[in-house]
Order: sequence, then structure tokens, then C-alpha cells
Amino acid sequence: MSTSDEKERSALQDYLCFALYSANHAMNRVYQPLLKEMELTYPQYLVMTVLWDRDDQLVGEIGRQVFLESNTLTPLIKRLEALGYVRRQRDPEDERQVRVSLTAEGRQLKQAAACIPEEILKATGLTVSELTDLTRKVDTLRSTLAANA
Amino acid sequence: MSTSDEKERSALQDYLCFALYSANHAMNRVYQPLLKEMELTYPQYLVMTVLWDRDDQLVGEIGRQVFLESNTLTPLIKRLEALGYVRRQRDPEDERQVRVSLTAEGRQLKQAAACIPEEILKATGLTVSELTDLTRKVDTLRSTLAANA
DNA sequence: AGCTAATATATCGTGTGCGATTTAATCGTA
DNA sequence: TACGATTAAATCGCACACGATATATTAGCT
Repeated sequence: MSTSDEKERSALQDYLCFALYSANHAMNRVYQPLLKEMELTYPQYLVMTVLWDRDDQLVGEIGRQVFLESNTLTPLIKRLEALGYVRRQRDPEDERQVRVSLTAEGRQLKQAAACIPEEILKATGLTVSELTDLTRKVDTLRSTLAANA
Repeated sequence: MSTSDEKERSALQDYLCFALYSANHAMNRVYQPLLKEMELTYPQYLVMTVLWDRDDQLVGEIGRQVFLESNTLTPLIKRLEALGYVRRQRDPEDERQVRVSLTAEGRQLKQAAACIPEEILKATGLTVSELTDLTRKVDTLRSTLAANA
């Protein structure tokens, strides 16, 4: 498989939206085997990453970081709970809110996941500075698009 | 809404994968109102774009351009058929294959969609050369990731 | 206190994505 | 010609995304 893997030239070739769409899917396909042993999907991994960074957060706090809302997060977090990685409990101070916290097993998983970023870096074929630069550009784009939505 | 819309600094800030993931979602949210009047979803728009470029293609040909397979495409194309935008018919030469072709209504939609790329360009806040450059970088990344999957 | 508005999460329905399998048609080769 | 292998599409099950709505709790105002 060389880099010129376009078997058929496509009308979508020059669409930034499509580049993002398909690069995101390609990224997902690289992550999947790495996450499989932990039984995590990619969005679940994102939520776990948020909790590894800071434990015991509200559904809404998690949502603001991953740009998702309760309609997506509630079932996802319930699956993480079913896997035994997190606990969900209503905040006694404000019964509307649900606090999500890691179990011992969920905390332990952080070690197993520690090797993932390096594997991903390798798969991108980019240098660290190229990766940093591209990440910044794409993140700026996200921010601009979100402001113009 | 300024550009510094991170209410909470996130552990995901420096992840290229997350930048792509969230930029893709943000892009989707910008497309949605533009596609709404045509009653198209974003993946449906991609398939229509492929057909506007070249009519009468096989499910597999379409799939190689959008990087999707029949498990995703078949139901999607059936919805396009239900909307009256495309026809599906078995190839008499090889009954395993299904040819997808535009209806008059589907062809007409191309005009209505013609204004979209410019709207998107505006929403990205990028110059044309910045957009071209970023598209190329992200597409190269997709290609490398796909090769390493 | 009582009542309305606002807030946080949950639920529901539809449309992707995708691994795994199935169905049907064609190919290859004995 | 017959029959196993290959191919193209379809089907199935599960997990996101997300618009729309519902539920429950708290806040705010009179």
C-alpha cells in the first residue's frame, strides 16, 4: 500500500470537511485495536481520559470538555459503569447533578492506556512539532466553526 | 463568544485525535442548517457529491471514494432513494452489483448545493491558501493512518 | 409559602459507522 | 459441467451523535 491509495479520483478530494471526516474515521480505526483489550470505544476512552485527568466530575463538566451533551453521555457513562470503570451518584447538595468518579479498576486502567499516545504518534508518521502544529491548527478551526455555527 | 471558549482546560487539549474528532463534529454542525432545506444528512451529501461528479456508479465505487462499505451505504442510499434523489438497479451484466444513478430531482439538487462550499469557507475563517494547505495536511494524515491501521 | 423559570440529567427516535455474518451471483479449475 | 472459492451487496446488532422532549430539582420572585 503506497500513499497514492486513491483507486479512483474523487470529487471530495479537495473538501476540508471530507478530509476531517475521513481522517477522523481513519484515526478511529487505528485506536480500535489499542482500546480493544480495555473494552473501550473511542468516545468512552475520551471520557476516561477526562476522568484520569481529574476524578469526580459532573456529567455537564465532562460534556463541556468532550463537546457532548447528556443525550449522548448518559448512556455512554452507564456503559462505563456496567464495565465497572466508574460510579455514578447524585450530588446530595444538588440532586439534579450526577457526579461521575473512577473505581479502583477505572483508575488502574490509566497505566494500561499510558502507551497509547506514543503508538498514535507513530501511526501518524508526523514529528512531534508537526503534530503539535497540526493539532493547534485543527483546534483553532474547531473553535472558529463552533463560533460560526 | 470569543475564541477562548474553553470554559475548563481539558486533558484532551493536546490530542490530535480529539482535535480531529471535535472539528469534524463542529463542521457537521455548520453543515446541518445548510443541508436541512435539501433534507440531506452530511454523509448523504457526500454520496450525492460523488454522484454529481459522475453519475451512475456502483455501491462499491461510491464506497471507495467516501471510505465506507455496504453495511453503511446500503441503508443510506435507500434513504436517498426514498427521498426521490437516486435510483438503485441491479446491473444486468453482473447481478451482484447495484448501480446508483441520479433522478432528475437529484440532478437538480446540485444547483441548490452549489453555494455550500463558499458558505463553509467563510465559516472556517481561513484564506483559500490556508484551507488548501490544511486540507492537504489532513488528507496526508488520513492516508498515513489508513496505511498503518 | 407558592408559583414560575431555569437548570441538570434522562429518554426517545432517527441516522450513521462498523464488525460479523448472510445471500446471491460469478469465477476458476478440475 | 460441476463445485468450491471469490465477490458484491445486504442484513444484523451495538454504540455513538443529536434534535426534541420529558422529568426532577433548585432558584427566583412576589
